[in-house]
Amino acid sequence: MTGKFQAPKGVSEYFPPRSSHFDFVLRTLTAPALAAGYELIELPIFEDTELFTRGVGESTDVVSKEMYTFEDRGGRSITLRPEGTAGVMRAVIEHNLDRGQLPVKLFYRGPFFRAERPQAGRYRQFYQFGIEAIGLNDPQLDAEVIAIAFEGYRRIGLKNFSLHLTSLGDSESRASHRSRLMEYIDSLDLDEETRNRAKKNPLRLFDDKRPEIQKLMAQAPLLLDFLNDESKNNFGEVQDALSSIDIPFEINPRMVRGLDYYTGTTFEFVHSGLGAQSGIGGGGRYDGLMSTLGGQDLSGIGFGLGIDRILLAMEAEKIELPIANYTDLFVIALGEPARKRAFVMIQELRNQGFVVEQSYGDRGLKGAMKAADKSGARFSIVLGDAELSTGSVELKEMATGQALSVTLSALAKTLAEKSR
RNA sequence: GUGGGCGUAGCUCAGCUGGUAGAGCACCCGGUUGUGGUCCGGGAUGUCGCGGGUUCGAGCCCCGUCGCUCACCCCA
Repeated sequence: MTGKFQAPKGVSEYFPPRSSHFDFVLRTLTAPALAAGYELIELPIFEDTELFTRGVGESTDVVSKEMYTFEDRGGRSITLRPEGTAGVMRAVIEHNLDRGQLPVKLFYRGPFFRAERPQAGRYRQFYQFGIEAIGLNDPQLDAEVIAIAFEGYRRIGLKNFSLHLTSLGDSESRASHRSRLMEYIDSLDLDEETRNRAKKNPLRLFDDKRPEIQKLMAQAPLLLDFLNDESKNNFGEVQDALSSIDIPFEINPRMVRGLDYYTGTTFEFVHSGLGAQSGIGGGGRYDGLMSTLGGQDLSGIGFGLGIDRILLAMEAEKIELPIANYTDLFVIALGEPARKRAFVMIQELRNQGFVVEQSYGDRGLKGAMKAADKSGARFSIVLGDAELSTGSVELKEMATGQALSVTLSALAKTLAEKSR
């Protein structure tokens, strides 16, 4: 094995047959977004480093220790994007996409990068599908965004997942809670590292997996209890909207999101069949992000769904794809004259929209038939000297073994009739 | 960054207290000079991750190293 190149550590990559699942997931997630009027935005993989330090937040782990940052030839600091929202905001501001009717509704997909130690469901290059709805603060929009993710998972066939929901409230609510929470945390007997973590973002302690910390935090004041009337009403309306379209959720006041820009409604989809990394998607509202990045003071809401983890979840639930890759016809040509004739015929059939495969080289009829079988083709034909001289072939239905004599000129027409 | 597990055929793995490497699947050929799936017969493939040590002898023991993997922190 030495001397062979290997993919860099911790990257996810997809090749057949799994790559068709990857493609299926992406297509399936896109459909509900399109149905709700979201449009594609395709953005660069790398951005100005400062976009993330300012947008995502310097205190987050993502920015402080997980970014792929390098200097380009002009001496600029460049970072491979660790998440999608900041880049979308940059593009919206830069190209004045928020000048027209609001909200601006966009979706994106592609690779993201974080320099972490890889483990099950966590990669250094991973894939996300995300949407953003910018410029409108309406509980119904929050519910719409969540519904799009939910419907995507549903269409993929996932069942063993749940939606965790909470609200971080507005800045007034957060401020009043934060001082009480800090007071509480100060009274605890904590090691220095944990205390430092709490200083950066006290909410983090709610998420700590160590049982002793869980115990200490059991009595901690919850942000949900500190929401002012406006935030409370807003969150109530989000819940009502979700209930009205039968989307089940559980309120989880201890849920913590990793990025600093979240405000108001936040949510996370968790799958039960994965390892330690069980989140298959999450998102929330962000009030201050746009203005932080130099744009208008607009609110937005969005999500990011982890394609890699969705694939793992599919495998955990043993979900089969509806259709793999369908082949109409497999052509076996014997002898040089037949091969030349077949080559032309195959191109014509493909250009007419049929999925046509063929056997290559001369591997013998038996081997060629085996290849036909494995291709999953519905029909096969053998084209040799005899067929060339009579101008007709046996169109064989692979599943039944039954064959039908068809003239070469009528082949396309017959295939079309059969595949109806 | 910290800790556990594992590196043997294309894949999944077996390999006894150290004795010179195997199975299943996949692949190729044949049984059937031009018709697949089932069945039967045959075949190819390994620097046993890499380097060193112990030994008459190492896939197995020891040391180092690289890689993979799972978990912590954190997250998709």
